[in-house]
Amino acid sequence: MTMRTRFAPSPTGVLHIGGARTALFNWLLARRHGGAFVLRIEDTDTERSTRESIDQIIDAMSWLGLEADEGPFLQTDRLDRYRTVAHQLLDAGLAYRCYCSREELAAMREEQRSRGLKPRYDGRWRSRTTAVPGVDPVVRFKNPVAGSVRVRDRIRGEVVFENSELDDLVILRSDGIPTYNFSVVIDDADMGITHVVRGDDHLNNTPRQINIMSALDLSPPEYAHVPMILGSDGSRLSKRHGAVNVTDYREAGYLPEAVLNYMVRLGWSHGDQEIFEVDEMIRAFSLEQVNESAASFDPDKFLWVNEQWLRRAPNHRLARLLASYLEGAGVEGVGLAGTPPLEEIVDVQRHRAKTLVEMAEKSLFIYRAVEAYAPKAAKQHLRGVALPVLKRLHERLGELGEWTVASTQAAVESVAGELELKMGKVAQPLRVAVTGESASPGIGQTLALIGREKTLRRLVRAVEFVKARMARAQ
RNA sequence: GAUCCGGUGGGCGAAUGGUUAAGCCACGAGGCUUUCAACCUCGUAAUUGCGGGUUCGAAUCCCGUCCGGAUCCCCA
Repeated sequence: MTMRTRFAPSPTGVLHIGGARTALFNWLLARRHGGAFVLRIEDTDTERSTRESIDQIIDAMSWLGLEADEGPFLQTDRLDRYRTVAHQLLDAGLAYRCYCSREELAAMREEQRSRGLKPRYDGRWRSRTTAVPGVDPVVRFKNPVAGSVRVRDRIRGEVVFENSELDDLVILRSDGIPTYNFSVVIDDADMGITHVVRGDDHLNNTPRQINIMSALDLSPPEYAHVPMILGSDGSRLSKRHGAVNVTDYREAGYLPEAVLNYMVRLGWSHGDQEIFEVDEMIRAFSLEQVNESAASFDPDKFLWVNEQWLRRAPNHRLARLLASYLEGAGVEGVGLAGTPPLEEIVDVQRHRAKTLVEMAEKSLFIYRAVEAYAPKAAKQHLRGVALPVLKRLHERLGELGEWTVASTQAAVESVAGELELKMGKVAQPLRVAVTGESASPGIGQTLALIGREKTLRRLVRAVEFVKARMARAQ
């Protein structure tokens, strides 16, 4: 039997790191075993589900490259099917109508809780058949009252639940919409899902689902409950912990392969390997190696992983991406005449940034005239002693034949030699003059990227700046 | 509260019951250097939550305990 896995998010928000990892594990398994990966949208919570969320989830998955082989299927398109099955159960005496009001149920729970018991429906409509006029009943599943349910989990091993701990859960709401535990069973069966891989917050639901399956004469799929992802403080990962949505990372300049790489290592490992190509993940991934304990999300390591992938990405691809991040930062005319080819920028910046956003920020000096020198940098390097240096640099660079990394670098070195100064005393004032900052790529690279005209113009301006400053000091 | 799951340096995590508990991130020091990075070298950091038991030998098996999380809804 070919493996069929699924990802079944509820469209009540955007794709979260935890959900994306679940999707990844499922996708990996299907790829590994030549099976199919199904996307199913669990939108039976009509109050909170939105079309916008569905679109965002699909968009994020597609960015990550987690394309579904089948779907997306929407549960709200299958309502008739759930009702049909619910009626089969009703007819077979395996489910019943319950006319309790919400207030009545709340009171029941309150009473049980006050007695230190686990709040459960007490089955008061289990054997009653008289309808209550004017009340739309819910349909409840008749859960077995005795015995136990064994969940065979590929990650946790065998977990046993006593039926006496379970109650008769609602499978169809009074408006005829099924609840999660019911629709999930029918869909997994109808869609031929062989492996259910999901967060371990679902482990406690599994015995209920298995009981429904038994009533329907279905055999359960393989289960694998993956550990949750926690924030740095040990609580469940949430917005409080900063960016947690997949799209946040796209915006922050992460590469999709880095996101996949970081996610796959959260709860799973393969010896001491840290970096995985997608193909390597597919070959190496197995449920048996998935950890049982929850993992904390570590933004620092994620950043490092992205840096690793920035190094591996082909130049032309990074160039194309960098262009859009530069435009996002408000730069106009990216890649046009008068600006260096993007691939040259990528060449010098790819080892100097951990994200594309950072790469764009560090490249702004190429496009923008220096509006204001960084105060500390100016104070330290644009001083009176720098005046002759800057003037000489302007002369020497101005008479340069060709303007390249090597020629500009050599010119700067020759000025240093001529003035009997260390490179630091020459390159730093120059760097601040042309970039406004005390840090930039190698001085030759910096000048080559800026270009002759802009360099000379900025040098003139720096000379003026130093003069004005000296005048003020007197 | 009940039930279920988990617990190895600050984080991710490795380790058939068998040396001195891998590796990576972060952190610190040094090197390289025109700056910032990158890179190279070295280093700090763990009575494997705690207590007991089994065993020649326990991170690993058993019991207890503590802590954390999940579920208990006409949410998923």
